[in-house]
Amino acid sequence: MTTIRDVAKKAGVSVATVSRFLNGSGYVSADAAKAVTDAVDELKYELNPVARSLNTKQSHLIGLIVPDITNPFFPELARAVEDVALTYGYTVILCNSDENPEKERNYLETLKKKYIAGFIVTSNQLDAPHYANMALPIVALDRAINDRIPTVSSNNREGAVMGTQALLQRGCKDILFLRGPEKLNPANDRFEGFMEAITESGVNYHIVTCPFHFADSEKIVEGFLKEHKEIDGIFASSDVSAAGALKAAVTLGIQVPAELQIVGFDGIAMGEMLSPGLTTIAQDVYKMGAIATRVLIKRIENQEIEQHFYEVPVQLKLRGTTRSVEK
Amino acid sequence: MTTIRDVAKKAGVSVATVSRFLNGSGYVSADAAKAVTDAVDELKYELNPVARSLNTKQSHLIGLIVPDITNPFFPELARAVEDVALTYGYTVILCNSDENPEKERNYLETLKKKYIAGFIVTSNQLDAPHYANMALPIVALDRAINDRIPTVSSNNREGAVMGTQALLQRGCKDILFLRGPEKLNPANDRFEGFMEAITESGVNYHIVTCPFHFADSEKIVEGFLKEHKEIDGIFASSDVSAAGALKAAVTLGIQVPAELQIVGFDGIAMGEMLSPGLTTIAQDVYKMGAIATRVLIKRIENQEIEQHFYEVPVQLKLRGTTRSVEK
DNA sequence: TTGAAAGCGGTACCAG
DNA sequence: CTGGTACCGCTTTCAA
Repeated sequence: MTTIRDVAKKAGVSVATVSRFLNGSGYVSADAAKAVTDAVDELKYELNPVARSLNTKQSHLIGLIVPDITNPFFPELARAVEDVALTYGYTVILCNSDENPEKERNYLETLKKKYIAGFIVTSNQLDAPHYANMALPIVALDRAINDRIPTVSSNNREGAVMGTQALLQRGCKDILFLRGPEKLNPANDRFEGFMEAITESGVNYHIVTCPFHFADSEKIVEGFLKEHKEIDGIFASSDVSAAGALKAAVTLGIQVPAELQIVGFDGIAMGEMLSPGLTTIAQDVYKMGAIATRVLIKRIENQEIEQHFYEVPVQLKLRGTTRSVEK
Repeated sequence: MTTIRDVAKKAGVSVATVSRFLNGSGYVSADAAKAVTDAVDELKYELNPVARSLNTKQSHLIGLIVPDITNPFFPELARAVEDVALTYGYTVILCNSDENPEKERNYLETLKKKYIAGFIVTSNQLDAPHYANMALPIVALDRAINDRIPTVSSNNREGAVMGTQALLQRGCKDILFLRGPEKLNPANDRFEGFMEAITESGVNYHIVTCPFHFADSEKIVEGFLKEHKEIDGIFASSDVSAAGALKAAVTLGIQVPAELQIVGFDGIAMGEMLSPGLTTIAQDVYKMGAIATRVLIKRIENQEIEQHFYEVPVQLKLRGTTRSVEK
């Protein structure tokens, strides 16, 4: 392994000069620069990031903390983070937290020791002390919140309004809203959006809380539909719940979208595989991840960030679980 | 930050002794040990992994190279790797290669500089020189092979036999096999398994190559079924393709499973969300990841590994796209 | 058993 | 502009 000393010797300058040149810090004469460049080339010298880390107490590592990569929302996020990170020369460490504060803290500690540069976090524990007291740059994703931590999320409220209106415009007169877990910010925003739109319309509605879990949602919806034959529209806070609702409808012999229309939320790939295809409010998860990563890297590199709160627009994706608009 | 020197001072011994004690290397008297332990406790000393890395040229980092974490097969794999790695005190770095040799090589190089301990790789480039010449421990996953790299994969051939027989036992007389990409080892093994079972049965069959991609598969199958109304069973090399086939059948008004039975391969979560639920040969992806990680860590820590090739059993999961067995 | 000291490969201060 | 050198925090050799 060739070291900076080898380069210095070959270039006929001191290691200090080589280091300065390599880092663009301090003055280096044109001659010296040339000599160093040549030496680096000839020796195929590559800087040792570990040695550098030890000095600078910095690394080009980014930690990505998600509840569970297995949850269909996160792979695309991870992909975006990794893509952007790579572009800027950063490497990403994947951490599954299971929303467990202990695990989260453990990761933060462990990685801090490795001089990790910053974290992108999806968690509900963001207000917990282990985040508040972190000296490192953090960007929060999706579920957020703390005035000193930049956040990027979808426009959940507006998306919910759009989804509700989609059902309304297509003639639904009795809508079931599948509300997500009360602890999740996005779920609450979606709930608000729904309430806003439905109240304004004066249309009849019901609200049932559903975890973002397929089989559970299926069971809950099946039970509910048996008791409420009048339901002609379901707006689910997640695609997984929507898929559960669709399956429940099929089981009960209810025609979708003729008798019952369904709209989901998320836009995960599975939606198009269902029959009929799932109409949904699609989030631009990739974009969220990309923005979060760029913001984080700016923070790491002490650049100004334009905003503190980024809201990524969502989009109505019409597929087979809804009819065409009534004229 | 408290360093090993602080501990040494407090314990009244030299840093060398502290280091030896902490690493369990070399001799340390009981007295010294006690003093060090106490000092560590009092000072809440924690070893600096970066400084250690610089010396040992080792880290507790594992690289996980996958084509694309967005592909439904990989999140669970990543989850398993991360879980097991955490258990042994390792941290995992996520790398999306897109099956691009350049990207792969780039990761290998970059991470080698960080003194990464080893890699778990899912790739078709495994025979490329950048792997062959790696001095680091590697474990290959799923698609494999090189006699010096341990491999863990599903029992694809046997799974394909099981899947085919499932169709046969349920009365299928004209089966369409959706073959996966020819470059993929698992796809080839599945193909072999199918051929073995179908040949033995003497039942009529067709083979069509399909990428592991939903929309493409749907289109291909739809076209094929239009021309071949006699098909009464489809065995797909992947669940995604099976989902495409199912959707094509629905579009064409073909009753599943009454007129056409379908079996997929993979066992991804999406399968149960379809209507009817997708019968499939489920791989134990989590187990594969867990085994691969344990094997890798053994290699890293210079322990003996029992085998060089691990085959994880698959399992037939009966759901709605197949009927009950005919008596 | 123990400790002094020489690294590991860079960074950065400070004098020249 | 440049170079000598202390130092980042830990490991390891070698002599005592």
